[in-house]
Amino acid sequence: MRVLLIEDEPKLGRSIKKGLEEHQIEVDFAENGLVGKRLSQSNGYSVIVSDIILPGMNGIDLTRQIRHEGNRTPVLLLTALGQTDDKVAGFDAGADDYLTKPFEFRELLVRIQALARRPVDTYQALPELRFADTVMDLQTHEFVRAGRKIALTPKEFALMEYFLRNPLRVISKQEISEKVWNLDFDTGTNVIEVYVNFLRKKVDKDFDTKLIHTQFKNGYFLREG
Amino acid sequence: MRVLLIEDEPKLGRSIKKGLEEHQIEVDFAENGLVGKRLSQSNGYSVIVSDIILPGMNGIDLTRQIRHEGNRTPVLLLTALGQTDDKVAGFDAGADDYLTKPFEFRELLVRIQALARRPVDTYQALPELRFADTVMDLQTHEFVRAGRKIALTPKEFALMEYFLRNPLRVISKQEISEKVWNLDFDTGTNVIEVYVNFLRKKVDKDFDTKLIHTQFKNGYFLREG
DNA sequence: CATTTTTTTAAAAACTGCTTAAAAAAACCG
DNA sequence: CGGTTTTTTTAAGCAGTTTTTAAAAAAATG
Repeated sequence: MRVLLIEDEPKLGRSIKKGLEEHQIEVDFAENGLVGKRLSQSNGYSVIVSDIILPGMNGIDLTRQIRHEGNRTPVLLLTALGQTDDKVAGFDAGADDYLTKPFEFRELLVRIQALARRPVDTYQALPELRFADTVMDLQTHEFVRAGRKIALTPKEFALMEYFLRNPLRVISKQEISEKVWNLDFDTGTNVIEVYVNFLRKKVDKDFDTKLIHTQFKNGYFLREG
Repeated sequence: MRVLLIEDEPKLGRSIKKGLEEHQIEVDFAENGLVGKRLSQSNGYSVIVSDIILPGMNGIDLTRQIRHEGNRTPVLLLTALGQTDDKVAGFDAGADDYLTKPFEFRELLVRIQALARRPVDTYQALPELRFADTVMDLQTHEFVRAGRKIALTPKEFALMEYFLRNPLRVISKQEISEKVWNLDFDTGTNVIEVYVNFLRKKVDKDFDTKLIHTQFKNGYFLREG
């Protein structure tokens, strides 16, 4: 099991991380909200544990944003004593559980395990992905940028979906080849370049801020501007 | 017994789900009205329990819509204290019972079991399906668009009925093959295309706004225009 | 500036869905 | 029953779209 821990107090963070690792739980540890958010997008975590009060971005906004991106990973928020408003706001934002500081480590462990056990509720998943001013409806296969509907062919849609599911991360052609085309070997083709070009024409060409960027030698990544 | 639970407050929802499951009741849990409605169409539930205040679509509209689609599954609505208007509106829409929050879990359980025990025939199912300017009478097998009666053969009727029971959703040929033709394997035929063509000639050809749309590679869906 | 990598363009190939026509099966009816 | 009509299924060709290939042009790197 992998857990993302976002906690700005180094001492508490390290101690939680150590405790979890003793129970065979892999832990990625971020000390501020922005880094935490980026990590949450890329890697497959079973649970995200986040303090509410954080530099960069607080735990509630973080929860709201990752939910907005279609990420349904269970979120457990750590709140200071008696912050009932925070609790409510946290649940509103899409958090799944909370724990009031100070807490016993045993209780945190039990709650994390409970959240991880929860079946990934495929129904509850928001059937859309968002990034910048784009919305992708996974149900109707509609794709919209800045209110304008853009028709994508199935392959274009699949590629764009992969980008949207991995924003702000450099994605190698190798990876696209495997994940979008299901090719396990190099066919010495340039389909990917061609399709990135197709997407750029449809998604970026008529707009000022480009979303699809190239990192020479390494791959492509999604970013605003 | 299977119950569909639609509740946007995660904590309450989870606790109800847990409680019911301890009594050997299977629970599908949706956190918003739209997802709940979609689930209500597909799966065979004994009872639907829905909060009234929901994101996406409120419990009363949800009840009205599923009744409109001919679904007569008993519906129990959860209302906040003293919302008498809601109660009335809920019953009007076709709900079968309500429960005022806060409530004891034991009472909810008893009411669900009571609804599930009720013989199906006591609910007066609306014997028609409607979409846009069409009405399908399931009793007489009449189909009308814009006041004009359209004669459909049995298979055409069955296919159109399936479309009407799943509006605004993309339906794959695979699914049609299973649900309308009862084929569990691919017979490598094009009957479905042929029948969609039949329907289009009868249902869409003489009208400006088309109802039956194709989504390349994915299937068909019903939508106005 | 030479080399490598990426982008662009164009055209071929493959595929999907639509249409039409005819055959097969089922329902109807005197 | 036997013939007729209606409904359902099969088959084949076509039209349009999508995907892939290939090669030239452009851009980036050191």
